[in-house]
Amino acid sequence: MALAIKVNEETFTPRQQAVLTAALDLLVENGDGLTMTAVARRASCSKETLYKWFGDRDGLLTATVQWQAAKVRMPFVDRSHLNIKALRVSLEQFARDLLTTIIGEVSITLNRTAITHAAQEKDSLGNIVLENGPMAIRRRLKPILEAARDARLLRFPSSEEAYRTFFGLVVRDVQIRLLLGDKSLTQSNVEANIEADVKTATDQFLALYGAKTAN
Amino acid sequence: MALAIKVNEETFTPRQQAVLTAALDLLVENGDGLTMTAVARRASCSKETLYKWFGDRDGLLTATVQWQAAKVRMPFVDRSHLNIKALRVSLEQFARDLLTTIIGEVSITLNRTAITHAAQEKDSLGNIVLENGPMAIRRRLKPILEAARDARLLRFPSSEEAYRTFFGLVVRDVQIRLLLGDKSLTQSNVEANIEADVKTATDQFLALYGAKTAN
DNA sequence: CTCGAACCGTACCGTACGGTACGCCTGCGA
DNA sequence: TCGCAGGCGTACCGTACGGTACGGTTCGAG
Repeated sequence: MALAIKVNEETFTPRQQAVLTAALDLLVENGDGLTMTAVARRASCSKETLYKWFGDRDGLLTATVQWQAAKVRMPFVDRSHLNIKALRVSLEQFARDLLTTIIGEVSITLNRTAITHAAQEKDSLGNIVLENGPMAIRRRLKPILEAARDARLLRFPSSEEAYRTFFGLVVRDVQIRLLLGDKSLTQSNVEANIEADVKTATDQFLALYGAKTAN
Repeated sequence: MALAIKVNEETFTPRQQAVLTAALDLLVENGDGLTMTAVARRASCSKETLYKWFGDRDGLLTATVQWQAAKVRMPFVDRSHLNIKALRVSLEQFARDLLTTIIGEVSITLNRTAITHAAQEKDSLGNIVLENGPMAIRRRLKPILEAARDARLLRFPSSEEAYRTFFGLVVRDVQIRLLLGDKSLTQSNVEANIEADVKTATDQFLALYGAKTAN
C-alpha cells in the first residue's frame, strides 16, 4: 500500500487543514454528521470549494482520516544499548502510547468511520487506519523484539507471534468495548488505570517471552 | 440491562424470523443495504407489514441484531471434577468458540452494524452486542476461573484481570483487523490456524496464571 | 357464502443530502 | 483603474430512502 507514503507528499494548505479539522470535529461530535453542507458551514467555505479540493464526499472523508491518522506517531526507541531494563522501558513506552491512542476520542472516531466504511464494499479507509494503527506499531515494534532476541533478552518462535501477543496483552477488550460504546468504560476510568495496565502487560509479556530471569 | 432477558420472551413467529433472516442477509451482503424496500422485496412482504411488526427501521435493525446475537451460545463447562487437564480443555473450548465466533461473517457484520450505530448517539445495538459477546463470555468464564482458583489450579489478583488477559491472548489483533476489512486476513487463512492459536493462547494463559507446575 | 383480519404489492409523499450552477465579493498583478 | 482568479454563500436539481396509504388477495371463522 503506497497510502502511508502518499500521505507525506499530499500536503494540505492551512486553509485546507482548517476544513479537515472542521470535518474531523463533526465526525467526533456525531459520526454521521459529516454532510458536505455541515462541513462547509463549519469551515465557512462553500460546498463548491469542497468539491474542487476533495472531489467528492468520499475524498473529503479519506483526506480527513488520512491526515489525522498520519498524526499518530509511534515512539522511536533507543536500540543502541539493549539490556533488560531498557527493553522493559521501551515496551512500556509502546504499551502506553498504544493505550493512550486507542482510548482517545479521535482514534475511536477514526476506527468507527473506517469500520462503517468497510461495512460497504470500500476498504480504503480501513487500509489507512490499519496502516497507521496496528501495522505502524508492528513495524516499529518488530525490530526491537528481534534485536532483543539477538541480544538473548527474549525468546520467541516468530516475531509476528510475539508482536500479536503483545498487542493482545495491552489492548485486551478495551478497544472493542469502546468502539461499541460501552458506557461502563469511561475515558477517565480507563485513563486512570493506564499505568497499571501498562506495567501488567509488560510484565506478562516478559514473563512469556523473556529469556531466563527476565522478570 | 434487561435486554438479554427480553430476548427470550420476545419470540418471533416463523414468518417474522424469515424477515429477520432476509434483513441479516442484506446486512451481511452489504452493510448499508438494509433499506426497508430491500428487506420487503427480499422477504416478499410489504413495507407496511415491516412497520407494523417492527415499528421503524431502527426497530427492525434492533430485532435483527438481538435475534442473531442471542444465537451465540457459549459452551457449558463441566465444573464437577476440576483438575488441570479438565481446566485446560475448558479454556481451549472457550478460546475456540470465541475465535470461531469472532471470525464469522455474521459476527463481523453484527459488530460493524453496532459500531456504526454507536457512532451516532445511539448505544442500544452496541449494548446488545456487548451483552451477547464479551459480557456473555465473561459471565461464563469467570466462575470457571474462580473455581480453578479455589482448587489451587490458578492464581490471579482478580478474576476480572484474568478474564481480560484471556480475552486479549485469544483475540489479539484479529477482530479489529477483520472489522477494518484487512484483506491479508482471509477467513480461511485464520480458520486454518485456529487450533494452533487456541493452544498457544491457553498455554500462555496457564503460564501466566497457572499455579505451580501448571504447564 | 360472507365477513373481516392479515398481508402483499405498489404507488405516493416529504425530506435529507450529494452534487452543480451562479451571483457576488475580495485581493492582486498589470 | 481594470480585469480576473479564487472563493463565499445560496439557490437549485435529482435521487434515494423512510414512512404512509390504498386497492387487491388469501384464508379462516361463523
